[in-house]
Amino acid sequence: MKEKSKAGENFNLKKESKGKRKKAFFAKNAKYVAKNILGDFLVLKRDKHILAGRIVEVESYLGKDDDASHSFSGKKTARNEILYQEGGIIYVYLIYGLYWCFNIATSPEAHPQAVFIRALEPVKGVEQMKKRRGKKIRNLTNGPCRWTMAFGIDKNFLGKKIYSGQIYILEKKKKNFNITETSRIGIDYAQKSKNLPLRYYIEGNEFVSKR
DNA sequence: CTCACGATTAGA
DNA sequence: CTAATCGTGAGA
Repeated sequence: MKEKSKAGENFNLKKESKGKRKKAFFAKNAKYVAKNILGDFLVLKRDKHILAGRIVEVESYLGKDDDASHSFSGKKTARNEILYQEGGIIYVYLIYGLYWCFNIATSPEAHPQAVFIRALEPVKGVEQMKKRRGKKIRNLTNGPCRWTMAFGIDKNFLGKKIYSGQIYILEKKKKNFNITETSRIGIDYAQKSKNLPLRYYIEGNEFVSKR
């Protein structure tokens, strides 16, 4: 099924969604949360503007048994300790000294799993996103650190709740798409888990990140 | 204290 | 293909 782009302003978020994802949803395991937020809308309110994107590509990180995870083998540091808190807490970190990666901690407390949001399809606030990135729509949000740039995500979001008034996820009513599963990107150092099918994306969607 | 390096991107 | 750029974390 070929996905039609909804990028632009002719989009009614409330009409398209069932409502906010609540705290309890994020207490599920990372695979479940990752698959189920595909097609949902990530909404951010800032400076009286609403930015929103449809979640089209995600990865799950499974914690203690996953050598690609920051919390592999129970490793706990100042940076990642937030993963050990209850599900629904936002985990952002700086990569290559340049970009911010955005994750949502999932699972009950002490179970340090996470969902990594890799790409969005812009649906609201496109002009604001362009202001931040100065690119054509096609390249605004089609990568893990591209969409965080477009949305202005940085360390200020570390530890915030994903079911808050400022940033939240709206559940998509009808999920009429196929999900493709592949191995995760950029984790070849993880000998044990690099080939696990923990990356999920909406089949045919043009905003899925490129290799 | 030192220092290697990364769940990436943009550009040649 | 490589440079960019810096907080983090492991080790001395």
